[in-house]
Amino acid sequence: METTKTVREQILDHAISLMMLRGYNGFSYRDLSDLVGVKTSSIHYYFPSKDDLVLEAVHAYTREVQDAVKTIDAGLPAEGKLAKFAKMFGRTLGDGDHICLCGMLAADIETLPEPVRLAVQAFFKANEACLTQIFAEGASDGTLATSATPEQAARAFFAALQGAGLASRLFRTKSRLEEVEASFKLSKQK
Amino acid sequence: METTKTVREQILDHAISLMMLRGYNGFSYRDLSDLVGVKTSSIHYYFPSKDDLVLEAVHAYTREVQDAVKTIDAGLPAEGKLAKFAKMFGRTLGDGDHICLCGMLAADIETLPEPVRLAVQAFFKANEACLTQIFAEGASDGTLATSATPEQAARAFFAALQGAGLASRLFRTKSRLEEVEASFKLSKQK
DNA sequence: GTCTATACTAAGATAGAC
DNA sequence: GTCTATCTTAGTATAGAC
Repeated sequence: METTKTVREQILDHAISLMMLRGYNGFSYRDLSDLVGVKTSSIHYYFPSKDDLVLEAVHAYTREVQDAVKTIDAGLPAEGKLAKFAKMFGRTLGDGDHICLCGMLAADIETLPEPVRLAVQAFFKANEACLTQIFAEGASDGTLATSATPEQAARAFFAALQGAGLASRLFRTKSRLEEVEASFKLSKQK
Repeated sequence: METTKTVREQILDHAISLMMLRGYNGFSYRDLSDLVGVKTSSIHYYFPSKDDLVLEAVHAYTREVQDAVKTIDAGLPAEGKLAKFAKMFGRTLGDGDHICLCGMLAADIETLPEPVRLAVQAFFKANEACLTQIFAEGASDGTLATSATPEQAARAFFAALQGAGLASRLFRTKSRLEEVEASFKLSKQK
């Protein structure tokens, strides 16, 4: 029962993976050509320009991540939801040499056109909105820190996850995401 | 009394600035040529390869940042030191369209040679070591959160600063660094 | 929809004159 | 130390045959 992917989907998947690894300016149509097995001119057929390709990549990635976030059990305590969110964020990164696509593109943003900036902003906003709710709950049930507003805490936490992704890969370790989680909880971890 | 900079210094300064803006793969010797006013072949005279250039840039940048960090008043309470550190981190970023050189290179790390990775790791370690001491003090004087160990908190905080730098620029705002600071303090901000 | 062929531009780098 | 000139490769992109 294998659902064979179209060439278009393969291109998009590999483009996302390559950008998570090397960034927008660190991969080429030739790389995609080698991976997918079609000529670069064929890739231009699906995605006329590289800008078109990134934009679609961000949309697809955002959808994917948001679908995963939605599966977080609403019955969990805030602390548990936060842990789940952090774990899922780590899992989308694969073997350890990839970072979040939108974190990467945020680094490359000054070389990208405005529509891409807006799409990456939308990704951040969606995740921060989800986290804001978790921190608001955490303030009520007393499991999460309250020194900042839920909005501030959510943005700081998401920034910390992005930064921890960078550092994890830099040091070739996996532990940095968990440290972030521990730092935003009120009770000491065992 | 103006100390005229050598061509070599100008190249290095502009290289650092360009990388903080567009990343390693987003600038060229031609860009530097235009900015400094010498031909690209002259730049190769000082820095034979682009790898040589980045490596020296990281060293110079690390020295610069560490010198600034050392000026933090030892008499300050931990909370105050943390605020100073965050403020200084923000100030090295300039107008708002630059991010930390080593945060940027951490994003580009998979396209860079091992010596650069080690140098960027050293930058992270030095800053995290400084922050570890601040968080240890903060645990004693009761101004900073203690849900994680000082080492964990330091790494999480530094990651949050890096992530906040990315987000600040993405959204063209400046407030995100302060939110990070607020989230790591125990007492509510006024 | 995929190919060959081909622009065109840019990139990193080197040789050798001045 | 800086230049001109050149090399080589790679990059995005397009035209047109199949």
